[in-house]
Amino acid sequence: MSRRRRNAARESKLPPPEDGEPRLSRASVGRFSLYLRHLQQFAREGLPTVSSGQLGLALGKTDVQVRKDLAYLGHLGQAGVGYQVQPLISALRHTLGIDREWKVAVAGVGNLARALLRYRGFGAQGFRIVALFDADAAKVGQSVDGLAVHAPADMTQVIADSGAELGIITVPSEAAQGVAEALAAAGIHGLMNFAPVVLRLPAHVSVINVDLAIQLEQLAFLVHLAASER
Amino acid sequence: MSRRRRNAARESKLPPPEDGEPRLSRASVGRFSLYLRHLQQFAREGLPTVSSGQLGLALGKTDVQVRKDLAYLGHLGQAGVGYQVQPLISALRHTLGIDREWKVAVAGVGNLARALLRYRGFGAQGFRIVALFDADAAKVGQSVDGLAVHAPADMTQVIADSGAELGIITVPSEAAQGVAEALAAAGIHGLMNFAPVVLRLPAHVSVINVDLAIQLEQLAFLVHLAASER
DNA sequence: GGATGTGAACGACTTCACAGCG
DNA sequence: CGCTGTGAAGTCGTTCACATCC
Repeated sequence: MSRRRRNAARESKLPPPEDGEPRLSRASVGRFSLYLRHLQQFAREGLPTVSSGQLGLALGKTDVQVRKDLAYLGHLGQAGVGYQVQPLISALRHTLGIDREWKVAVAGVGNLARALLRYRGFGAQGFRIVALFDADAAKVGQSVDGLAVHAPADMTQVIADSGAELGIITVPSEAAQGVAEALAAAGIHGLMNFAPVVLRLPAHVSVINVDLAIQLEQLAFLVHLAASER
Repeated sequence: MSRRRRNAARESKLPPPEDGEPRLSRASVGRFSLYLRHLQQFAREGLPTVSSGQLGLALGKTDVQVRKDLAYLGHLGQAGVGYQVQPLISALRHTLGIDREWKVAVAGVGNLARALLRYRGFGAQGFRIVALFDADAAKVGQSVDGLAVHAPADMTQVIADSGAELGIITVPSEAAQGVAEALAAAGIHGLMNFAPVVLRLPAHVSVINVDLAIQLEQLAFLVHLAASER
């Protein structure tokens, strides 16, 4: 391999080094969603404020880590009191970019797609599935949970009309790369990929891979490890 | 919060520091499954050996990182040649603890469970779903993909008979903690949890959380970030 | 007292640079 | 040469210790 050639994955750079301050880390962002989840729970319970210790306890993180993470959002905490729940929720949603609705297209209408359609968690966070695609002619034209299934050939048109910006790929592995390219070409900016393949796409398309077999393997490893230590 | 009290999550410790050598890192383990996936692909294509550069390229990692990770498995590489695919696959499967069959029970028979049942990726890696549970009396007794749906009350018996060691939770959030405890009490050692809650379980039960809304939020963040940089 | 915010120490992970082998 | 393996350096992330504020 030629020296000094960077063949590593383009990883979407985090924020511009910016002027000089707290520096948003990728690890923190990964926890923001989790904080948000629990804060929403606290809000439902009517708590007006929460301390870094309480939040950390609910999540299995230390109080210091919670404070370090939250520090990025600005000085939202009050010494001796804690953080006000509602402003913190707003700040997190703003930083994550989910203080608005995101429209989502789903390619591949199988059981997984059906499960996603009925999953309340998406809607609760502002995600709305607005378009379905499937290559199976028998499925095209059908309606699933009130949404019409479209043919891949109509993708560009349907995506444009629906305003979808994100895509979820639940097609078989073999078809995933092609479908991903089609979605990208149709103007989708981010893809959640359930197919166990590494997608190759232009740099302006973000991808999150959700490989369930890999997750299960990691679980097996943990159990295997625990067993071998006993 | 009292000083010096460790309220952080119990994270399953990695290997004992061991005698003196390569030290398996959590990050490496997270990539092992990915390596395995691609090696299996290379094997299907009939490649006898593969270099760290090739593997890295296929995965978006650097060649050095691949070598560092693989070094833990022992001296499997041949200088000037690369790694033999089959021995490497065996070593990875052995280290991950998946060089055998793992039996899995699924609690909550909805669309997601159905999708998992039909997902070929599990079987391909040696996972076999052997038991289904659902609290809905209307579903109990039914058969899904040839598997009977059992009542939660029969959990201990059915788990014991089936030999399941891992569990997948696809029940609604409210029910997740209770179901998790029941599965743990029935002898399950590891749980893959799809419900968006943090499960509290005895330390000997490993948990992997798969929160799809969080994943989608992370995707939205990436897209949001990319857009704000343009 | 009870909390936040943060430099500094520490540790984990990645990348560099290069020795060594086939 | 091409490619592996690995100390050393560098970067990123977490934890500690403590100043500070209500």
